[in-house]
Amino acid sequence: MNPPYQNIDSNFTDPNISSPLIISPIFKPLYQQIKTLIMQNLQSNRWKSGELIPSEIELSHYFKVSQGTVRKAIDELATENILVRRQGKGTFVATHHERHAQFRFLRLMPDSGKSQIIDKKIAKFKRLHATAEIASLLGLKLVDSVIYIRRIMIFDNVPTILEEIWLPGTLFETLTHEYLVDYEGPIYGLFETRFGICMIRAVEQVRAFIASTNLAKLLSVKKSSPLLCVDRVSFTYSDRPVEVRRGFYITNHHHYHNKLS
Amino acid sequence: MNPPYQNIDSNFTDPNISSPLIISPIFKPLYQQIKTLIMQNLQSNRWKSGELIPSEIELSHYFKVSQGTVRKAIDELATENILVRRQGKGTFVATHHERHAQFRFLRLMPDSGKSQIIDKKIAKFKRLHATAEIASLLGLKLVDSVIYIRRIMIFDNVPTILEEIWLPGTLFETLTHEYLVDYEGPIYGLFETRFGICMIRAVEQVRAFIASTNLAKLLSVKKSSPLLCVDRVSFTYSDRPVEVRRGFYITNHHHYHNKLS
DNA sequence: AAGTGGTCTAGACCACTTT
DNA sequence: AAGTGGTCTAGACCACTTC
Repeated sequence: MNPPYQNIDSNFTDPNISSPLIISPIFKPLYQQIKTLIMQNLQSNRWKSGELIPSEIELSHYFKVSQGTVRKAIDELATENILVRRQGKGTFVATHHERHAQFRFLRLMPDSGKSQIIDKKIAKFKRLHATAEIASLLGLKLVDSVIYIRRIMIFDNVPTILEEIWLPGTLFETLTHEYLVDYEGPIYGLFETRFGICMIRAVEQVRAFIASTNLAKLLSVKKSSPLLCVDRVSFTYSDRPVEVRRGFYITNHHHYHNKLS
Repeated sequence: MNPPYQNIDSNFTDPNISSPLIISPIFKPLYQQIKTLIMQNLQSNRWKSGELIPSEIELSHYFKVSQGTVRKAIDELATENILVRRQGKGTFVATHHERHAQFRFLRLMPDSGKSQIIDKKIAKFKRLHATAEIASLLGLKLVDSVIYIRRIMIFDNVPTILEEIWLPGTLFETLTHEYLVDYEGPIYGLFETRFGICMIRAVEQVRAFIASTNLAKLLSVKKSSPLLCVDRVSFTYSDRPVEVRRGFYITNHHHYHNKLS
């Protein structure tokens, strides 16, 4: 049986869990259909951040395809940093809890190359109505509620980044100031663990910027110092925007690092 | 025959061309050995930019492995943008001649999103001795000759980038001012076509910068305007550095764009 | 010993391009 | 029709982890 781009007839239901599932896509290679199905299971939080997903063999039985086809789907998701394969153990949903993950999206590196101690200070936490710009970026309406966070990142005891963060209020209903202050580690880890929201990609726009009086005070630099202004929009599955961020970076002893290929 | 990580016994010689070739690596998966072998053929300019490489079947005969193993090697090189597969035609060495390629390494985008007319003006072309810093970055000695280029990039008739470029003199022996002025299209295309040098990756460091009097004049902005200072080192095969570049970007109507994942 | 992902093979057929 | 890459299968064995 080797049909031209048939559709998976999957009413794939994991026998251990009973929850609704999955529509078959149309006329794409099988491995891409399987990729989509796996993504849908991630999106619906059926498989959560850090969890083990079914083995290749199991999935190939569920989907009624060969192991090689499942493998190709997982291979691509692994190179996209959405899944992580571990030989002998299984395939896991990627997480961002580890120290290492601190720098997945943060591109500011010390010129010295040395690692550094990172502190965070929450300067503000508010719920307010979305401005037109934020609403548009987050795909919200003007009346919708937004969480606004302002924080300062301190590298080796030197304030280095001032960051403003906007989040959709409904997605982070239970998020509070205390919650943020108490949490150790990367904030994206918090989003995953407590709110089941996983950022899978982001886009950034970087511009040169002259520090205003107010900004200079907050970052303890002279007025009119040069700063990087870094605007970021982060997306979860299905390209849904779930965070807007603006950072002001001091680049006297750091640089924004980027690999091109 | 399905041995544990044997070595390819390849004395692979393309019957059509007679040139020396190829050392066998040790105890790595076959497909990685093949990846290395292919890279060596690119590095030695046996297969040149834009050219068709042998088909998967041919390569699998040369290397005495299955087509699937060659396929896996090529798959990875294709996702690294080093090779390009074209169904029905074959596999080609990636090029950077097309318009599109103008933006492979240039991350400055107009805020408007519209495409724009790009002009270039060569402001300086000199041969000189490497400074300590440039020599170190390019892996040269202090006595070695370096080409220094200064040019201005003009987007829609507005000067927007001032760029300084340093190249190893010996690699670009025949490069002249006229050569550069006359050449249309991306400079990396010129390097590939005329000098057989292909940049496969680069790293950039971005910092905020205040325009000096001199720089402001060259870019037609006010003194003390904020600029991005973008330092780039580009590498060819085997991680050999072959270009150092410093760009000053005006970000009043443009931004440095970056995708994170 | 059993289960997982990792590598490799051999063969089939599909989709696309060129002759 | 012939040649290329693209998809899919089935099966073997290796390397690693856990029991």
